[in-house]
Amino acid sequence: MADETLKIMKALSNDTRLRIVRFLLKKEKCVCEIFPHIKRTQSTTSIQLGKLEKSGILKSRREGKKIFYSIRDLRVYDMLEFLDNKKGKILKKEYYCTDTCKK
Amino acid sequence: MADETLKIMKALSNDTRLRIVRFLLKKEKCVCEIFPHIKRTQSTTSIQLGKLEKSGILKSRREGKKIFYSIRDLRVYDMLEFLDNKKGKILKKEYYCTDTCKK
DNA sequence: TAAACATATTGATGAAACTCAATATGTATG
DNA sequence: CATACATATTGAGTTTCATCAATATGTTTA
Repeated sequence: MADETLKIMKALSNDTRLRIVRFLLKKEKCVCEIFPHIKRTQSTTSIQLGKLEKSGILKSRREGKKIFYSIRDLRVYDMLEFLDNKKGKILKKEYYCTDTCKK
Repeated sequence: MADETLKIMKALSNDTRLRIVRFLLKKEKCVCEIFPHIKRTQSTTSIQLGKLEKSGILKSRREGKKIFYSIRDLRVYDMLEFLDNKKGKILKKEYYCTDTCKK
């Protein structure tokens, strides 16, 4: 799928995934914190986290047994700030996720 | 669905619908212009236009036999400008679609 | 008012997506 | 190195969605 915007829209077009991303806006979280908060099973949560990571919206890192997820694409941060809170601004493009910040 | 942001994401999470919205960004268009452009049948196009209107993103007006669709929710305009073109800014909220501009 | 035109709706079909329980994988610890 | 813990994967069941052809609705015009 070449359409970057479409990819983002699809990634956020599901309640479970949108709630995950919102939960991560302020700070990274491990899976064991996320799935009780969004009220889904561990397996469901893991699957949706995988999709969000694959789409480029989230990234993850391991720390001991735990895996922490956080926002990679900061455009999403501003988009949600804007749509959810009716405020927020779009920053200039240099600020955002580029090829160099992948993975 | 109470979640306004989720509603917008869902509305734009489909290639056909996203292409329709992009085609309408500059100027309203009638159905007979839209469906050849996005390369879908008339019926498919009509269905997706209906969903976009129901979600609050588009509005329509009749002129003779033709029905013209255009962008109602201007947040979508800026969102796409931003995501598609890596530029654009978020304007202040008074600018956007409010309860009073519905229908 | 009948025919032509523009759009909407319906019904059928196939594809894609969500969710969960169960199981597998990988990491730390006693 | 065996057990516990954290996360990922698999398989089944269900639902949702997109699309198209055919048909219906509504509007203009001859």
